[in-house]
Amino acid sequence: APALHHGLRDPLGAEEAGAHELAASPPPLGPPEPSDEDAPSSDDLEQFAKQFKQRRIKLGFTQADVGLALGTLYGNVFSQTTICRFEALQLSFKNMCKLKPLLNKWLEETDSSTGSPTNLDKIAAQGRKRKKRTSIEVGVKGALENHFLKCPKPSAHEITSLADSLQLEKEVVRVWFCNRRQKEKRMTPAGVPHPPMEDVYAQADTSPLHHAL
Amino acid sequence: APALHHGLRDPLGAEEAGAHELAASPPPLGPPEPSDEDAPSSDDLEQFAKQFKQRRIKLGFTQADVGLALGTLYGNVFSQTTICRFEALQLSFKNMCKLKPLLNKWLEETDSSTGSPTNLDKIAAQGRKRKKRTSIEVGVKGALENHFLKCPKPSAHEITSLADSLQLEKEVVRVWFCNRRQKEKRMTPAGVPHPPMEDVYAQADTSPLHHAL
DNA sequence: CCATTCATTCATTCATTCGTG
DNA sequence: ACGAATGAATGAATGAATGCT
Repeated sequence: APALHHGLRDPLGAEEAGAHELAASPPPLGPPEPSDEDAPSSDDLEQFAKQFKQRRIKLGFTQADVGLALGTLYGNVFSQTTICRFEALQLSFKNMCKLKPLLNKWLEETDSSTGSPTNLDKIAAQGRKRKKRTSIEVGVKGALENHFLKCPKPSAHEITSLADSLQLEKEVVRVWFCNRRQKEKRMTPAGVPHPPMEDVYAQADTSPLHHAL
Repeated sequence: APALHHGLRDPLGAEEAGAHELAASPPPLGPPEPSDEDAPSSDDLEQFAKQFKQRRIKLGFTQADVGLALGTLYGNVFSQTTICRFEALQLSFKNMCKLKPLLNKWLEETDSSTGSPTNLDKIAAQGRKRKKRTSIEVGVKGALENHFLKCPKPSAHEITSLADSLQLEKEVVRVWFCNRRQKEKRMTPAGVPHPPMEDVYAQADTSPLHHAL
């Protein structure tokens, strides 16, 4: 097994961007920084993600399979969740850029080698006690969402009072806001539905007439 | 060897925080969200489903045929099961809305073109080992159902002890509860017998779900 | 063949870890 | 403390296998 460099969370893009506008930030296009790695555009990523999904399915792998395979191949395991997010563009731009090469490599490698059933080394689960996942009711969720729109970054004090009024733990509310903020920063922002994606399989559209509805 | 399963599951609906009230939630009508897609009402769906079934039968297709045809036409294959569910309104509201356009399109297309026998490309369903389907006895089923009424969302601990007392695998019990909960969320909820074929009298919405905390 | 049940895979939500200011 | 990366647990979509008419 190749020496897996531990640096998974490496500081990839050291670039700064003043505008925290919102998701889908385009690649640094100002100064032509000759990066050693490619710097894909948003469109590139979208393209790749789509294609990746297609091929993965054709090859007969699940998202979980891929995540595991990345582990055995390069030392970085990923969960089904992450692969799912990648395919759906639900990661930050930077994060997408980081994962793309890995997935691309897997794709090529797997594509060429016909059916090499990999082993699955099971990683010993760790043992920290995890807080039981709290379920937030729809009504309460709505209230939170509402508050978020007014103030996406409440102070500790505001959080406390909000938590109190909603009968939730303060910590839960705090984390909720964290997650909500992250959601806003993805390539595919919150609330915005995906464009009416065309089928991936469909090759030539044979039928002459459609476009109805 | 990996298995090749179903077609694609595209991230179609990135819906908004709509009230997941329970079966038969009406289309979003308040928010000024300019929906690019149509938003059918529950009645629309019911109407369409009924009509669809009739026409399908008249055209001489089985549910399985339709599911397959959707694959060759648009790239998304569906099983007989899904078509069956659609016709019986046994899907979530959201899911119904997603499938309707597809089925509608198929209907129109098939209706107009006189008999174009389509080919069927059979995808070799490979076998990832699937757990042998366990059969749950009626008595045991009753017990589970009973528990569900009291507590539709048991904790892991409760599941374990329940499984133990019923001589079932824990996993089986867990999945049973998952499925049972889903059943409750369909357009045609559990326990409600099939609505009489012809008449419709305004029925007050008997609140189906209530959490006791 | 259609309907229902057990089971799997994909999608989303709550939660944790880690680097950095 | 905070945001970014990431995942376990859970919900939603969907099917194979099995029952029924």
